[in-house]
Amino acid sequence: MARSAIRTKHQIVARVEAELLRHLRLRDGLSRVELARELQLAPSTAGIYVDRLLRDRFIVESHKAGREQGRPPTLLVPNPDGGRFVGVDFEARSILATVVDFSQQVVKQVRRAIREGDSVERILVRIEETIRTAIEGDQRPLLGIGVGVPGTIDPVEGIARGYDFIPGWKDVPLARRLSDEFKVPVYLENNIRSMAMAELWFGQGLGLRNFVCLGVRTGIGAGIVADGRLLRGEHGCAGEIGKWHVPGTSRGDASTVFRTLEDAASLPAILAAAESAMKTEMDFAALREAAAAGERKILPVLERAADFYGGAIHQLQLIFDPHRVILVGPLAELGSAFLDPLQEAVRRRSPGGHPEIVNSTLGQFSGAFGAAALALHQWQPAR
Amino acid sequence: MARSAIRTKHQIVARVEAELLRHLRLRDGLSRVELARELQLAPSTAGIYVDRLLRDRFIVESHKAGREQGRPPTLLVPNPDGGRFVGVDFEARSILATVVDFSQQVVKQVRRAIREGDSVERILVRIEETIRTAIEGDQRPLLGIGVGVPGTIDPVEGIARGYDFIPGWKDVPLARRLSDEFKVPVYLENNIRSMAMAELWFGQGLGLRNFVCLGVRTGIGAGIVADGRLLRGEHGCAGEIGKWHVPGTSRGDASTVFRTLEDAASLPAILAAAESAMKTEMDFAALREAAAAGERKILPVLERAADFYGGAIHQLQLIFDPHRVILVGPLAELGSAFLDPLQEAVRRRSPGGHPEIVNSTLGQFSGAFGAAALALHQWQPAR
DNA sequence: TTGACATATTTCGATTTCGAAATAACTATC
DNA sequence: GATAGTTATTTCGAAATCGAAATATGTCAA
Repeated sequence: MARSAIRTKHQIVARVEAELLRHLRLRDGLSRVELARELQLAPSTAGIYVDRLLRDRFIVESHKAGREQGRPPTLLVPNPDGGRFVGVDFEARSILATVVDFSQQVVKQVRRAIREGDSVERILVRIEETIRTAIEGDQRPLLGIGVGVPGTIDPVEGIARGYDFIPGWKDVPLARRLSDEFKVPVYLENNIRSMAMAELWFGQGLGLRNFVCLGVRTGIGAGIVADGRLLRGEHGCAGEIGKWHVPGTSRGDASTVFRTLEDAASLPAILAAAESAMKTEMDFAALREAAAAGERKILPVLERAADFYGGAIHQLQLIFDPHRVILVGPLAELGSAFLDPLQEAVRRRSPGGHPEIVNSTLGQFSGAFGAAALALHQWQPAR
Repeated sequence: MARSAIRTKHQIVARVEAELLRHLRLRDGLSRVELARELQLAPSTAGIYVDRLLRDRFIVESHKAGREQGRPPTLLVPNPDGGRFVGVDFEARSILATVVDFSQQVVKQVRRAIREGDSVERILVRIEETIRTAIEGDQRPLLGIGVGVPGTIDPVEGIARGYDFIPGWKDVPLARRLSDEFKVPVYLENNIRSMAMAELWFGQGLGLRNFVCLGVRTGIGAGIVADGRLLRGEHGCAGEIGKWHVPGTSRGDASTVFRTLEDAASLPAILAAAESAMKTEMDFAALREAAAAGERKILPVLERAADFYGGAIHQLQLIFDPHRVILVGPLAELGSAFLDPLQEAVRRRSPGGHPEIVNSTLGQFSGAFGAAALALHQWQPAR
């Protein structure tokens, strides 16, 4: 999200139009008067904007909403045929893509695997294939692409700076590559942060001004929304709590090497612990089944992991004072099997009360959805 | 800082006037054209605002600045006789107040002690006395009061919610009490955050968009500026890192009670450690002298404390990705005696690089100054 | 001294936005 | 059905802001 320097009147108009569309999508239809209230405009001014967007067919009038009293408002919604956006979310093992129409309805979802050992170039080709598959067979114009990228990024230059779990992934000019290929604007965001955006706009963060998204997959990261804004940090590295040090024995020389949260409790670490507890090979599906079945030997594994996250959440609570903590990623799919011990671990540390802790309900495509929404919300009508 | 819903044209004009004054104070004089650039206005519009403020004598034209080429700009500065603001900063042991004039120059500084055991009412009276002493003997009108309050606050209601180190300090309606007494608007802010504001506007945070102020006195807190904005949190409790758990033995039952950063390394804890190392009574002045003299037995005490803060800064770095960490409070007055081991402790944890760590240079009154600036910047000309 | 440049500021008609009042569209009640 | 009450939307003159051009005020070099 570039720190846009609003300058000319035309740019201001375009920015207000984009904001207006954003609010329509967020609230699933608003009247002119409601728009005026939300955008801090006079009703007459909102009317002018609406008329212009209606004329250009970016929005359409929907049904009239019922009211107890008074003239019923005419609800306005984005025109689904205005165009499409693609959101992509990938990390070390998989690529997820989703297509949404101009009114933010999901049109299609696609998934591809990344094999261990795939080269950076190979991964880039796979991403391009995934996008092509996602957009084929629909005539509506493609207007933008959003990508949730693992690791650190430079959102202004559109470069993926680095990610530990893909060998050779460093300074990849991802935005330029995709915009050259598909001829549309491409926006990058860290993938934990794009999940946080999805939560902010459609999920458990709806209407909240302060929450933390705790994301666990191959790596561990936090997407932080403070005062309604997503934190990025000076170099786009905010939220890298996977590298937080945790108590416990370290790998290697004890005097200088610290054990990190990712060492202790990332998804691979939990699966490894589960394997040694169950004495059999475990993938995530097996872990989920074992947890759902209430398998005895799995519970201590989850409790031990939950304790690490409990410490992290306690610290996040003190530093940010969030209203809510949202768990996203596979662990959220374990339901109360993981959430209960997690809440217990936080409670043990915070006798004076703690933020709500909830599982995300958006599912695996939340990062892709957030990335698509990012592109959507950045988009402006040409003027 | 109330989340102001800008509504009427009059309010917008007043808000722009306040912003204009803020920029003049921040930059110590700007021309009409520079103001237009900074406030995203057309030069002609900036001229209209300037003319109005000149007419009302809130600003005055200063000398013409030199230029290599072109017509030299006429610099504008706030009129020092526009009025005065008081900033107060207090915690468990002392009250500091500073008076600044309309151009943000410090006019007077006052300090009072709080005795251990003073009641809440007694402390409030002492604060009122301090303000009265600060403002006496100056005819210019008092326009506002800012207060840096220890612990948690409700900035909207103007109530101090609670602070561990003053017995009985809970839900104190401080803003109303002072505004009834002095008949001016009163703004509250947590005192670590008012120090962070002082750093942001006048100190080591000038021009930075992401930094953390690490404040150590009786308690320990962090003032966090992310994306140029001060974080407050959902309940105004952001930055309470003094309650972060640190490794080490705990007080009481080891299974449920955790040791906190404040237990381990607040100023009283450091003084206690110094006393047992030096086998003599130590106050902060004695500690500073011992450190300045390079006293052998003191160094391990500082190193041990620095190690705790090193861990905290490492975590802050990962979660916020700040450009800089600013140490404020007494420990900053120890110079390199504390800063060196602190930097070493952070370096040991962050092989991949870490933010700059610097001592504040604003001195003991920085919290009071920040609070005064808060009131100043909130102030708007009546329309 | 004069003219070429450069930058600051003002002028002034055009555009945008506002604010208050008028009008529209609905429900409930007589 | 009329009518009152209520909220949505539009109308229209006033205020704010813009943008481009004109004007002001300095430096520098011939």
